[in-house]
Amino acid sequence: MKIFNTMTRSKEDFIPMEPGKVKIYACGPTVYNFFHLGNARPFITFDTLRRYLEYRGYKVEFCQNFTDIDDKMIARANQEGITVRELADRYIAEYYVDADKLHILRPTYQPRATETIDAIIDMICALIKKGYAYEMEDGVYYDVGKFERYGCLSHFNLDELREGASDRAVQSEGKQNYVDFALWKKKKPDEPSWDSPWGEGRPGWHIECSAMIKKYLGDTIDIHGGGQDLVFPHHENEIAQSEAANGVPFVHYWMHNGFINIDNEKMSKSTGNFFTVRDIVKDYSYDVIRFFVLSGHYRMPINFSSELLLSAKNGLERISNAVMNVRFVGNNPDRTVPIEDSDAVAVLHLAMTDAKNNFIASMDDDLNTADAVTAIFELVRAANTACTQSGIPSALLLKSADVIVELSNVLGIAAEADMQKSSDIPAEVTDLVEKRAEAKKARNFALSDQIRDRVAELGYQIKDTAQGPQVTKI
RNA sequence: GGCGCCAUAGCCAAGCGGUAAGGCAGAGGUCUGCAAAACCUUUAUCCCCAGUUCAAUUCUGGGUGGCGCCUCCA
Repeated sequence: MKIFNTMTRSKEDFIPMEPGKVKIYACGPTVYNFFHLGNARPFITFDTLRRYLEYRGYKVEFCQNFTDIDDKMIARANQEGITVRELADRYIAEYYVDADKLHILRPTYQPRATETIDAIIDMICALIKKGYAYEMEDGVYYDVGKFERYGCLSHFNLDELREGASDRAVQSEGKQNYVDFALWKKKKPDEPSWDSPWGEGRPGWHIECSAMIKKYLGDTIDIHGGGQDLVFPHHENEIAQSEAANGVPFVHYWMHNGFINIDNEKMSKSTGNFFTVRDIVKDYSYDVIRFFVLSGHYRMPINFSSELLLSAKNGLERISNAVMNVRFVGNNPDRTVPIEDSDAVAVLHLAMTDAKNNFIASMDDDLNTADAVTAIFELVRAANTACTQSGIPSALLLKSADVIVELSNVLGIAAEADMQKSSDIPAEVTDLVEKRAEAKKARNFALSDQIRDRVAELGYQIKDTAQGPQVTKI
């Protein structure tokens, strides 16, 4: 597999530290609100990476954090008149509501910042001891000037940063460098705090990820992911912290996803132009959202609009229709005498192996989900075509549906989400379907249409096929 | 000012040194009592100008347009 590494700005062959095992860390949400589509993109992207690596047989350790203490958390909690802890508990629960429905697998580890305080303090101590951090009146800061490689990820250098930023930020008094950042913030009135060698306080944002990675995955990991806006300063700072404290390389491959835009501009909380997943789901399913996100390459920006969501919805339906129809035909073999059509059989066989091979080749190429989806669509057409042909063994037909489902699952897309077993259909509906068949046979179409409307009222749809009526839940 | 990214049909979106996958939407057709689904057919001088090359949408340089990071941000 090839992965585009932000550090080197090139695609590299992925070689895990330990054969067959992969350690991944992805930055998670700050839990002060429902997450929006832009937040969802990395969750979906790196979950897909994880699913794919597992599909290829890797044992994956996946860690994603919850930032449950920071300025925004405190502000929001005050605003709502609840504790930061209560706020965090609420939105972590809400996170799982959305994440589970988006088929984001539960990470191997999903620690909270506030439950990692010990590890954070240990790391800050190590940094002070090694001379990378200094204490001031309001907190402990990282001395960026001491870390030679600072800027290696973002390709910024300190002088340029200062120059560009000079007009919009002020140099904090006493800081060694403009970009020095807080490792520990000393307590202000009415803020949650923890004991530390520097008195009561709370951790800075950047140190949280470094400490969690060390605690749960170790000093060096294979892959670290996040949104492109985290490259600087967050990930740059993580490198500075972890490599200074641990004395070994931190991350082998850095992956960063592009933004989701609205009218070509970044969706973001601070500017207020965003749609929460919870909102979108009023009109489109979670699967549609996931499919929409995966329909482009993860490093490219995606524009958000209801038109595009509708397009994704229709495309996804094409896949689920195919699975449904192929299974229906496979389970209800044509009454006509099967004619052996070795060409058709060979074509379907080939389509199945092609789909798998192309899917894997696409995903191997820096997680090209857009192309991977194409591989699925190509099998969808082949399977649909096979349904119209006679002489294809049912088992093979059903197998082609299985492959569609298998590949969709790797993307976390439920291609058979709305599939139901015939036993799930109420007897009332089954009876009506039979009555309608009789009416049709008697060419009493007025009655048959009436019955179909009635069935629709009960929430089921009838499709007439060569194999008889197909009933599905609407 | 520094560092980057993007520009492919009505919309979305891959790809690639040898004249362009796929999806959505549209049009026509097949099937069907109708409907739905499906199948077939159909839609691109790959932003502009130079250069390299036998050959460029694909590489290089220069434009033009759009976006991002440098401040919390996925």
